[in-house]
Amino acid sequence: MPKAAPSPSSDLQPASWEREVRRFIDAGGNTTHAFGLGRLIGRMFALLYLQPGPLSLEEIAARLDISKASASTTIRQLEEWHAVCHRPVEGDRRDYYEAQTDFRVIVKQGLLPGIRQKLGSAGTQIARTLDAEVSGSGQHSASQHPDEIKIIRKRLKVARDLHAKLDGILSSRLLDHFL
Amino acid sequence: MPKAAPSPSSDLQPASWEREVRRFIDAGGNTTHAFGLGRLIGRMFALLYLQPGPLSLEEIAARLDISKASASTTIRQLEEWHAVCHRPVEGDRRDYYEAQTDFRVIVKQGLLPGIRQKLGSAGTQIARTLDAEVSGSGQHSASQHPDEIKIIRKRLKVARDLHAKLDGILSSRLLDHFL
DNA sequence: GGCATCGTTCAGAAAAATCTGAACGATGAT
DNA sequence: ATCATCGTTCAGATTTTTCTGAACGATGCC
Repeated sequence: MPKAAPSPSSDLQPASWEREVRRFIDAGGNTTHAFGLGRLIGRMFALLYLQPGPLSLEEIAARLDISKASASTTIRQLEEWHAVCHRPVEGDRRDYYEAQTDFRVIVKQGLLPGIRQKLGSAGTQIARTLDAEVSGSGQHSASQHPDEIKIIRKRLKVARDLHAKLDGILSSRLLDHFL
Repeated sequence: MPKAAPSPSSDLQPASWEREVRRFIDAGGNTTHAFGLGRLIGRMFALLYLQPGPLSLEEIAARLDISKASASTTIRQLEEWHAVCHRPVEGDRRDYYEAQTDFRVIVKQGLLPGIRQKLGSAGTQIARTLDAEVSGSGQHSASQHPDEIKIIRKRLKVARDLHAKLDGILSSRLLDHFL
């Protein structure tokens, strides 16, 4: 193999396509980053999504210009999100990965559970605070009138109910309809 | 005023309530942070949400143990999200703020527009890449078969359609039903 | 077995996000 | 007009997050 270029596929037309792919990848990274998921996870998924066939870990790292270490940890995240499939290739010991192209799978098995988990701890704390509020009614500071205590309790209940409703929606199959 | 404690309200019962409020505040911060919104914004909203009356900027800073500068920038963010109301108090030049307790307002005017904006740039890039793909069909690297080009185009279209559908849902009043 | 290559882990480096103190303009009180 | 106080801004410091190179165990090949 006389090829030494970092790009695995030999391109006759350096063209704008490669540049566009790079843009696409970065846009993916910015998107996931905007939602608090880190930039690499989006960049990597974008790369795999535009890749018709599976890619090895090293190729991924080369394409994204990151270390093998980062590629390893990030691909694991993508697997947790069900956004990527591990695809064994015969006669090759290396790990090959392919993008999950059915977004319903990603949403239902990755996104929604992830969101639910994040909301979960919030809900736990709301319940806990509400409990402390109710059981220790006389424990508030002297400056707080009974009216104010009532307001607080009301608000906590509203928060609790909202959380419960949200969690219900996210865990039900209601959203399937829209995807 | 003989009081020197950092806590603005004189509490007769140091009690578990103050501690619980602190927990609540931190949980709020962790939640917003988990969704990529920074920790302070959640802490500050949590504080105001448990506060029956409006708080001045300086009180907020003191309660959260942050500088006035941070309080200023964060409250502005909360305002953009419509999560907080500026409430003028007579005979007091200072700015007082109150939590928006109607979550529907926050979701419709803060959350959803914010999400749409973030998705927007992603959608723009998808369209752009799809355009580059279609118009420059012959520009791909030599290693890519016509089949592969077809796959890529298909995927980009799927992504575009998904984005369009999502954006439609988010901009419609469809979600009102659930809140 | 011996060797080469793969993926993973982790301490430390590099980068990015966040926070702050000081300086400033604005506003109202005296 | 003078002064005190408020909110804002921004360069620099601090903290947090992210990334990497080196070391390692595992796995397949010879």
